[in-house]
Amino acid sequence: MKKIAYTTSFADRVRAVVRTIPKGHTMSYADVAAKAGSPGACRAVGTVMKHNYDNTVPCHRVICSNGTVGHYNRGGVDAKRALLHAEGVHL
DNA sequence: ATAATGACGTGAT
DNA sequence: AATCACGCCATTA
Repeated sequence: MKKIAYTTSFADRVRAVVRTIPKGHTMSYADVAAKAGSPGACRAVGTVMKHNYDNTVPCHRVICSNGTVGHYNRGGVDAKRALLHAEGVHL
């Protein structure tokens, strides 16, 4: 794996933040990035999430700031929208 | 170490 | 409202 610069890699804290998102709630990539400690790293969050296959991380709750669902690695955008809709997040 | 890519964002046209 | 272009950080090759 990779050597950690701090105690946790960027991906790790991003996952932690996403894990904090309650059900029926969503956060934009920029918001997660800012909460992770790197505002503006919205792209990096996507890069991290793309390589993140942790089930404990509700990556489907992370959407674009403009309200777009964005992408999904586990079933496509279709599954992501369905999941959010099931949680009460109406687009 | 450098270059290219990407689950984005905002501004401008 | 829609589309184009630029910037941004982190990861991968």
